[in-house]
Amino acid sequence: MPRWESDAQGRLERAALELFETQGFERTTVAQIAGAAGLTERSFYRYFPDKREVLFAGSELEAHLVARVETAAPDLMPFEVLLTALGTADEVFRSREFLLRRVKVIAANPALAERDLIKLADVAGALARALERRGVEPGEARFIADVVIAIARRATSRWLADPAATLSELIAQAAAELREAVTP
Amino acid sequence: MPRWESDAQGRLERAALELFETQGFERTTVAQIAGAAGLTERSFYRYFPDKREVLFAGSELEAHLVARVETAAPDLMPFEVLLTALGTADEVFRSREFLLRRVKVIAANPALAERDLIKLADVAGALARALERRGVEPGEARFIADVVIAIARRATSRWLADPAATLSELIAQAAAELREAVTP
DNA sequence: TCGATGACAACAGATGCTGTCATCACCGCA
DNA sequence: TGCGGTGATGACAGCATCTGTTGTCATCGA
Repeated sequence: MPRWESDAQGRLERAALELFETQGFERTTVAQIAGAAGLTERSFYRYFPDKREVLFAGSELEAHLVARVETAAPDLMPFEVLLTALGTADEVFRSREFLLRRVKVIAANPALAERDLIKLADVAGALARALERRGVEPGEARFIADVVIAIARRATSRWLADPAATLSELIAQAAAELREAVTP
Repeated sequence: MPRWESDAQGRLERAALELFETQGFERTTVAQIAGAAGLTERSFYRYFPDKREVLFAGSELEAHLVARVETAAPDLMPFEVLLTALGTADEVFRSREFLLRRVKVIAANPALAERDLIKLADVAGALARALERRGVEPGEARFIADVVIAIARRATSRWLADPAATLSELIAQAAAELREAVTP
């Protein structure tokens, strides 16, 4: 394989997204992805632990959010800490076009939707541990993190459909919606 | 299979739980489960679409909750509807001993944890659709359902650790905790 | 009694994923 | 210029999951 080509991982990710879009996830084999990227099937598994992960490896969202939590003002309430961290999440997103293609592919396949869910749950777990380091009790930390992830889903869903709004606006809007809903 | 024997599906479920406990999920093959239940590997797949599902097939939780939502008083707020439905969820749970064994097996394996998450997400989706039938806008319905599922996780986690408390008490407690957390 | 139905076994095959070893390009260094 | 080390890759073998298909047997209803 020529060395002047860009890195193998990026080629695999692009080839996989392309193939998943045209053929569907299940109908494309790992050998096809690897072949389109100029590698062998075995080499694919050197870059990604399994076939699904090729769509999820690039994100640095978790590290970004955790860093924001760790540098948040000490007197902030846990919920507010996560909310303000979330408001800056668009800093690590790739282009909206890429996100939309990815979302469509994921939504079209149950196995990928599963992986997406567990990735979000991983983020929730990391956020919960970050809260624990601020002194929040573990059970409550996980609870608040789960709720904030729900807010994130609500906000990003609107964000993908409405390019005009900023993510932090939509986060605040979802939080207000939640307060409204839970108030008797 | 003789009629006086218990059904094949139940035998497969029990054999699988047993084997997963002693050998771990990955190290037990479908052929082993089927063999322990007196069936062939091929027959296993007539009862369950895949190996993981043998641990998740029995639950009628979703149908129970949806039924509760559909018979709820029309003037209740969406959040309250789901909360009161959740409070009756213990009516469809099996024995605590069975639940604990199951939880341990699931927690010990990432693939099973994934499936557990997606099952909860399925419940959230069903609850959201039930809310839509009451006139709630789809995006908000899903949002509220996700939040209520977070409440459910918080409550059941406490419930498994504390046999004394009732589930509906713990649900109300988690809801109060949420109101407290989101109030500025 | 006969035909339909359903449960099951048996077999073949595609695919995901892993372990192992050989190979080759490149690197620093003498 | 040549040498050895290192890391990436290819080649190959193998196991397990899951699917499609077919044949057999028991059961059930007309």
